[in-house]
Amino acid sequence: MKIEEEIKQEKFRSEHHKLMINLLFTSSWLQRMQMSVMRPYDLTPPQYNILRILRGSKGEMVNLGEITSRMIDRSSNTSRLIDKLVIKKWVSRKTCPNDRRQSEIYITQEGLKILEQLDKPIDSITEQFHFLSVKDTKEVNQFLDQLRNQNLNQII
Amino acid sequence: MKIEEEIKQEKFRSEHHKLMINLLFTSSWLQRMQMSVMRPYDLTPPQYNILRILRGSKGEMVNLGEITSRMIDRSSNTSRLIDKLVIKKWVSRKTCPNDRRQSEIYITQEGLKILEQLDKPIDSITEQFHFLSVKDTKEVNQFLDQLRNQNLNQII
DNA sequence: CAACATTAATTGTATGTACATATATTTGCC
DNA sequence: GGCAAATATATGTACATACAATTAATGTTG
Repeated sequence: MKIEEEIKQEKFRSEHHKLMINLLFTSSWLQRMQMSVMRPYDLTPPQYNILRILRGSKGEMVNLGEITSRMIDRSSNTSRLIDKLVIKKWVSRKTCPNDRRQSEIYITQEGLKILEQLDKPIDSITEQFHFLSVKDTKEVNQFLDQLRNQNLNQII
Repeated sequence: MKIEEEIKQEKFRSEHHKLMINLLFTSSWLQRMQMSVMRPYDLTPPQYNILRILRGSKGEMVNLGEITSRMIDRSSNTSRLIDKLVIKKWVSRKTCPNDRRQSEIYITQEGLKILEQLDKPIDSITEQFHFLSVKDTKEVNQFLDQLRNQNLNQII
């Protein structure tokens, strides 16, 4: 369904306004897809995001601030998310000996196993994007990057 | 900043995967922009969404299910959102006399006033999209619509 | 018309975000 | 060394979503 039909709105103030709504709507739809895949594994998208960041760090310790700065959702409350992952024993938290303010986090073997199980289902979501050519995909990526940088010129 | 820099990840599994992350990241960024505009008016994006739907209905009564089906975020808990708007006296709720299960909702004069005040700041967010030509905007809209419809072929 | 299914909305509980504040530790400067 | 500023994380509270269960009213069907 086109966005007009999805939210039952025939007219928009402009094509650009429609795009803004469409972005928000589609993102919300994507998140629901992810959730439906993760739910059986007792995992949520932000928790999954943290596990992916830790796996990407190849077993290295990563401090909490570093994780936050790499999250898809910048306003995630990483501290409390880590709490939940620690309870499930998928990550472990240690105070950094060099700087006791920091806590260093790493993914456990169990955490890695959960991630492995999720790789395929998550990939199948990404496959939904494959109808778009690589060239066009790059263009949309570029558009999104540019959009976020418009900000610098207008607000500041 | 490019998405690679934003989340400090140089490599992605594919250009398509990068686009998925970019969509989610940019949408989250957009929502924070909206929030910063709405906050001084004691309004949140989903509450604003409801007010816009009601204004679009030109003073007509709209029942709760109808509002939910038009929301940008489909999983909004409209019932509780309306509660908050009623407390602020920006909308009013009545039981539908023909079908007492339904509740009919309409926007008040005060609600309309708040919306008017927000029109300009919200428009200024939309203006960030203006660097993109109308032709390209249409193409991205089409891409998003297509993306959501891939679903029908793959999952079902 | 009475029993059962369906529908519309509300409510309960867990999870997560938004923003401000608090706590603990380290750093910089005199 | 001692004290203020800066930094890293944690916590309090309000708001919102996710999913299930409940309540109340209406439809349906034997």
